[in-house]
Amino acid sequence: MLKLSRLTDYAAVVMAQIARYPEQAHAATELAEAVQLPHPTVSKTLKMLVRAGLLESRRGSLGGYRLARPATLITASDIIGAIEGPVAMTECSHADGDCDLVATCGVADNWQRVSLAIRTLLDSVTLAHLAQESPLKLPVQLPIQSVTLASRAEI
Amino acid sequence: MLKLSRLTDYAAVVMAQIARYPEQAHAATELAEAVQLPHPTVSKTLKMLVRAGLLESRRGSLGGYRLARPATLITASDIIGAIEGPVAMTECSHADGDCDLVATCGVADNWQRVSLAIRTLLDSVTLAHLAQESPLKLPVQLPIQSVTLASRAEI
DNA sequence: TCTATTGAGGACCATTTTAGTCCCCTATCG
DNA sequence: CGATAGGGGACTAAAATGGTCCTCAATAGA
Ligand code: SF4
Ligand code: SF4
Repeated sequence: MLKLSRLTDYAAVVMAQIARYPEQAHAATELAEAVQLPHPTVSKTLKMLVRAGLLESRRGSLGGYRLARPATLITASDIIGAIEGPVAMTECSHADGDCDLVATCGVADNWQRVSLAIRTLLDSVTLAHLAQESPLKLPVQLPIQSVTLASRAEI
Repeated sequence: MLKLSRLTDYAAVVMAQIARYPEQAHAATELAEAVQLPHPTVSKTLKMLVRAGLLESRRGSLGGYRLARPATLITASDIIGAIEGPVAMTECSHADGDCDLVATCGVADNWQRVSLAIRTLLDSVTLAHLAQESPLKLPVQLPIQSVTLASRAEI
């Protein structure tokens, strides 16, 4: 399905929630309630987001979480990367990807391009976009510039 | 990581292999050898691809697999869909998606759009593209048309 | 200073998904 | 007929995922 993990989804939801009131600090408990998710789980994702540098935290009373930078500078890639690691469709399309087949499978190169395209797409979607309530605005619109295949006939 | 399952990757590799010699039938054993993967595994993915209507099979001696339609008409989405089900980033972005949070999480709508964008992107990549040996051709190029945010300042 | 609050870190377990194997049946060709 | 393919599906092992919990550290304010 090429699906986000559930935690990643939670992360996005929580980030969006914070993004809607960027000024104030949000306690984990408060967020968990707002989003209707169990507190420990929310807490876990928050910690991950902090470690990835997307959130800043403050302990103690009056503490909580807030965005590390403006919502317009946080991308979907960032959020996904924070939870599941850098976006990459295949083993071979990220840094320490080591697939035995690189030599024989003729598709590595092209998958990497597709992967890159998706990454770019996700880079262009910011938290501000995601958090936006107003639904009907077609945030991301293709067309993707189509490909010119040299020898389509031959294949 | 937003990664393809390994089987999906295999499927792509195998499909590409077939696509390079579309005329002849390919036995599972032959393919397994060409791709350097265990036979049972390859066989499994082949069966899935048949069930999804991307390959046609013929039993008996001289049997084997061949493409059900030209490589230019088989998309990456098709292949992914055949193995892991339809492309959808979040629970809510495919048909029988039932997520309890739809009401409270303010991001469902926007994720669905992103999901759609990716699906469209993958629809535009054909097996012919993937199978192509020649590497350096930037098969898919963004730009994606960027978004106009109504009230960026306010967020 | 003391205490209540709130996050950090990490161990831990249950469940699900994924990957891979195997066996037995059916179709086709010669 | 018999040799060569694929079809279906059960089954297992291993890994990823989701979720919980407990203890420690920082901060604010009485
Ligand atoms: S594309 Fe080829 S090399 Fe890259 S991961 Fe898949 S099989 Fe390995
Ligand atoms: S986006 Fe909102 S509704 Fe869609 S799956 Fe994630 S949480 Fe559920």
